[in-house]
Amino acid sequence: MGAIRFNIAAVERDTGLSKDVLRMWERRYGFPVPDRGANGERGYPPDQVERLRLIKRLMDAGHRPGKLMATPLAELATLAPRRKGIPEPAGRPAAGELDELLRLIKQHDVAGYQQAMQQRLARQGLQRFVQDTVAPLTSRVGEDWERGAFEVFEEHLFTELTKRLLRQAVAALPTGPRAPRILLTSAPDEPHVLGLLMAEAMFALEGAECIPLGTQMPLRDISRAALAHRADIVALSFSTAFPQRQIPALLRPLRAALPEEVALWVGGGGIRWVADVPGVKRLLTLEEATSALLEWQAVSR
Amino acid sequence: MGAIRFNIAAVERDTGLSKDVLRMWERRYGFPVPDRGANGERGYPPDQVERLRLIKRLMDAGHRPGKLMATPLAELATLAPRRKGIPEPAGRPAAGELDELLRLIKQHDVAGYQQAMQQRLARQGLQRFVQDTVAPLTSRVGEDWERGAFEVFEEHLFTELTKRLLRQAVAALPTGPRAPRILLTSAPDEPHVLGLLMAEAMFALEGAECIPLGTQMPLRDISRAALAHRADIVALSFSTAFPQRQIPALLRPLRAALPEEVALWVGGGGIRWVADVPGVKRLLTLEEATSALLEWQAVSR
DNA sequence: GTCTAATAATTGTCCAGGACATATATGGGT
DNA sequence: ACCCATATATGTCCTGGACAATTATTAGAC
Repeated sequence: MGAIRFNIAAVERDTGLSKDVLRMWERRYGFPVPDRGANGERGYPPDQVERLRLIKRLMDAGHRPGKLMATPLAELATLAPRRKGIPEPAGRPAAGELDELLRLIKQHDVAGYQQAMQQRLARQGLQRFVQDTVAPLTSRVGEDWERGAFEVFEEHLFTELTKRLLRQAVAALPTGPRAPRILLTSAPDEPHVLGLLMAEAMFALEGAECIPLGTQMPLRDISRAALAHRADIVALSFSTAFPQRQIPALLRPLRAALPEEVALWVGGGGIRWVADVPGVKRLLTLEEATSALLEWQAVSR
Repeated sequence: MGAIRFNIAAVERDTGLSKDVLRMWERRYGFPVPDRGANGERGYPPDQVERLRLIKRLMDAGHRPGKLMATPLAELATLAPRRKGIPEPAGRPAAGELDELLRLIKQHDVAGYQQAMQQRLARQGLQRFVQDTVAPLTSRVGEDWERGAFEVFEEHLFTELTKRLLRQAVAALPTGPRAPRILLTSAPDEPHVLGLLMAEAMFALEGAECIPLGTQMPLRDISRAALAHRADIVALSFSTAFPQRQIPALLRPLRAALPEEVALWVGGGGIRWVADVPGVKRLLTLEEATSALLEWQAVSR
């Protein structure tokens, strides 16, 4: 019986649940109950890891662990998102067109997806493409992901291909010294980059000079980078997956470390229900981001 | 005295040292010694965090923690890499040209760097550009990084701008159904993407169909993706920063999970001193990657 | 002297069980 | 229906111990 077992570190990696949480759940709820290795180390069987992934997904969708642990497996699979839904933008494009794009991803049709998106980009222009195609598509992928309708690798493929399209489109815009200078990055535990790229596209379209620093920048380096690049604005993106309660605690010291004259803007799905932080501008939508930029340009003229 | 303090989770994020390690070092070596908050929680002052970052960097360069803890701060700053150096490729291009590119990054000259790289790409063609410019440049950045000659945000800027250049160049290549189908990704704890992009460029140049899945793919999803995309080859990249001892333990189950007829290729600086794993092809250089591909195409014809 | 193998030191990861802060739910009053 | 106070649920941190894995050192063989 060469039964495969995962140690607690591997489970932490695969599920995103910390070692502390895994041990605590075992203590409190009696699940998971891993085997024990020679030395009392936990060894998780694959089916428990699978179930933990499912539970994690449902928790991200708003369910509470206590209930989930007590729910039989068969029922778990049927649960729907419980979080207060994101208010749907009114003038959303026909969902049918998005479905077609999603279908291409789920069929793993790389060339077909790229071609369909290129066509939309050409037809809509970059601004409408970002607002009416990429943004709602990303939301849909996020929702489907929460419902378990996407495999990990399908979500990765979507992200990778969409990233490439956006980067390519942004690269085609005129460059050169312009105003304001906007430094774009994300917090240390935030690896998601699509929101950042959408913001970059919108800012670049309005004539800002964007300095893309990728994701996961330590806080101290964000302020150093702002100085080094003489940035006017630092823009951070938080995805819905980011632990929201940590955001204010993270923004306050950052705001304090930045020179007063450097603006700090934050956006992304993760900030929707986060309290305001003094000196930090929350941008709930891409439209808001654009108008904030126009305002900046008007004031500083 | 509103002295800033970091909790242990923040220090883990910022330094990459696990909570367990931070507590263990405190117990064993007497450093770091954080203050304690109201409830006995550790609160690390900024200078200790700074020192921990330095120590981490020196450890990645081959130093042992026991010595480092006992070394006075002034001396720490002077330590050089201790690891056995990477054997220099013989026909390396004039270092002077690379220095010029590095200088542009260190001056935070976004436009200048992009322009210089674009010129080199146009002059050398994609294949030579990757082999003679991007690859040695990445190595140089890695070395300078270990020496502490780069800020975090400078390294991020380099990575981001270089990624964009490569992606753009790859996108310009002809596409369509070709052979073999190569799935490109990296292991769960490996976020570095440049090596993967260089490999993609080389493979695409020789007529392979590349399916880029981004980085950090859970193992079970790698094999699922290989099936879904009917891949002929799965290519993984490991950077030098990846804990090398974990690599064989990671490759063996992956190899077992993949269908026999799907090849598994690994490359990147991280595999240089890793033992061979049966059924896994190690590609130590980009040239080797190209010839492996040509061989595959010859055999399968 | 140089190589190899055995031994010792070093270092990271895991464990148990307890304490506490904070987030979320629940009930009562208006 | 709304708001506040209390209770419950949940995650993070703590201490101190054990052990496995890696790396260095020593002893012996050639």
